[in-house]
Amino acid sequence: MSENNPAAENKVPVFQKVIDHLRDEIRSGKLPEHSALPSERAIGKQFGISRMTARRALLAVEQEGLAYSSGRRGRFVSPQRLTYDISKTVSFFAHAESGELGLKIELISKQLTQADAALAAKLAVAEGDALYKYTRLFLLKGHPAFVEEEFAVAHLFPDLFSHDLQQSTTLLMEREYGMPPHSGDISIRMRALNEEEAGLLGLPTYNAGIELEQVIYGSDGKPFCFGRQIWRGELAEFSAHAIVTG
Amino acid sequence: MSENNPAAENKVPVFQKVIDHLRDEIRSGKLPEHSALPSERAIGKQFGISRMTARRALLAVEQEGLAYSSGRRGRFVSPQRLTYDISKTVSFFAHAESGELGLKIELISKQLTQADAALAAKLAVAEGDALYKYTRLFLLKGHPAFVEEEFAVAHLFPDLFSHDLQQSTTLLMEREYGMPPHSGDISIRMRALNEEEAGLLGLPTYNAGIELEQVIYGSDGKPFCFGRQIWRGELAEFSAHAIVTG
DNA sequence: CCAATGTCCTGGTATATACCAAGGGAAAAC
DNA sequence: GTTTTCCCTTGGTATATACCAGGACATTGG
Repeated sequence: MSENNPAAENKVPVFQKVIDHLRDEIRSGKLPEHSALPSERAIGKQFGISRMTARRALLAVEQEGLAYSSGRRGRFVSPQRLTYDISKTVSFFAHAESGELGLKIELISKQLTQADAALAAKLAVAEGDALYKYTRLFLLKGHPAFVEEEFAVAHLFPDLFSHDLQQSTTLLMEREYGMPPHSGDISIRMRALNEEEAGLLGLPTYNAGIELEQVIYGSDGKPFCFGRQIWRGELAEFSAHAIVTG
Repeated sequence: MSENNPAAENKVPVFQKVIDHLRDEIRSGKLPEHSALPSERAIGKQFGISRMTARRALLAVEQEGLAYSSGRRGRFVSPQRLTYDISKTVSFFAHAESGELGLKIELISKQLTQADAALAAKLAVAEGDALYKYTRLFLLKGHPAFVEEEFAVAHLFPDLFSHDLQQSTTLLMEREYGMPPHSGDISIRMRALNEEEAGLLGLPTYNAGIELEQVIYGSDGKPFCFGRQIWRGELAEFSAHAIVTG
C-alpha cells in the first residue's frame, strides 16, 4: 500500500474499497440493524491503512445513511427507511401509529412567542401576534428520526400547554379544540443540520438532512399551525399522488 | 493556535469558525453567486491553520449547499434554490420553461431495454416487455441540476428515439402520441450518489442528493412512463398541497 | 451494597507532509 | 497567428501523529 506510484493499482482510492466493503457487509445483512461497525482504529488495522483513511470511509458510509454514529460510543448500522405519504395526511404521528413503528415523542422545549414577519405571513396573523412554539424529538424504536418545531396560533388554542404534548398535536387540536386539519402546504428540501438539531439527532453538525415544512389549514381555509421537521435523511421517504392540472 | 491546551478558547472548533466566516461571506453577498471561494491553501494561510483543517471547513460549506466544487478548478458559491411543485405538474421541464431558468438538456444515453421485475410492476407490463430507456442531464444556467433516467413503455411510443430527446418528454408524448399525463405517483428521498451520477453532477461520489421517482399515468389510468431523477440537494425544493382524507 | 475511581475504548479535532491529476494560462515553438 | 508545451494552482488522496472528551466497565474503597 501507499508505494510511491504503483500505477498498477486500478486507481480506485483506498477509502472507496473500504466503503464498498462496509456497504456489502451492511447490505448483505452480515451486519444487522443497530449492530456496531468496526471502529476507525480497527478498520485501519484490518486494511493496513491509517486511521484517518478508515475514518474517511466510515464518514462516507455514515453520510450515505447506511450507518449512524452515536456520540463517542461507535458507529452502528442504520435501520430501514420508512415512507410518509404527504398527499394523504398532514400528521406523521397518525400515519406512524397505524403501523408498528415504536414511535415516541420527547418534548424538548415549549414557550409562548411572537410571530415574526415570516411566520405572520405563513399563518395569516399580524406580526407580533402570540404563538405557541414547541420543539419535539420523534424517536422510532428508540432512535431519533426527526426534530419538529411547531408554531400554533395562540388565540385558537387557549391553554394548549396544559395538555400533554407527547402526542399528535393535530389530533389534540381536533379533539380538544374542534380544529380538524383540512389541507396542508408542504415543502421538502435537503439542508445541513444546525448544532442543536445535530445534537438531538445524534449526527455530526454539518450533516445533511431533509427538511419538511408544512402549513396546516382548517376547514375554514385558514392556517392554524406551522411545522418544520428536520429528518435524518436516511430514514425518510416522502410519497405523494399528483393530479396534473393546467 | 493549537497550543497544548488553552482551554480559554471557547471550545469552538477552529473549523467551525472558518465555516461561520465563509457562511457570512456568502450570505451577506460579499461573495456573489458562482464566484470563487478562497482555495484550501489560501484559507489555511489566512487563518493560520493547516490546509486539512481549511479543507474540512470548505467541505462542510459545500455539503451545506452554500458552495459547489467544480473539479480541480476550485469551489464556487451556489446559486439560489428553486421550487418544483409536485402536486401540480409531473413535468419539471414545463415548470422550468415558464420561468426564466436557462434550462438545457443533455442526452447521456438511450437504449431499448427490457422490463425487470421492479419496472414491470411499476409500469403494469410483463417482465421482459420492451422499454425505451434514456438518461439525460438537466442543466440550469449551465450548471448541472439533476440527472434523469426514464423508462417508457415501448409499444405505446413507436419510434420514440427518432424524436429529439432534448425537450420535455411528457410534452413530446402528448403532442406526438396523444398521451397526455393525467396523474403521477411520486416519492422523494435522500440518498448517496453513485459514481456516474456524481461525475455528471460534478460532486464527490459519496455525496448525498435527493432522489425523486415518479410513475406517470395517462387519462386511462394506466402507467406509461417511469422516471428517476437525482438532484443536487442544495438546488431543489419540492412543494405540494395536500388534502386530508380518511 | 453502593459509590467513587481509574482505565480503556471510542470518536473528534488538528497538524504537517507528501504526492497525484487536472485545469488554466502564459510562454515558447512553429 | 496558431499550436504546442510547460508551469503553477487547485483539489484529491493518503499517512503518521498528537491530544481531547465522553461512554463503558471493572476495580477499589467506604
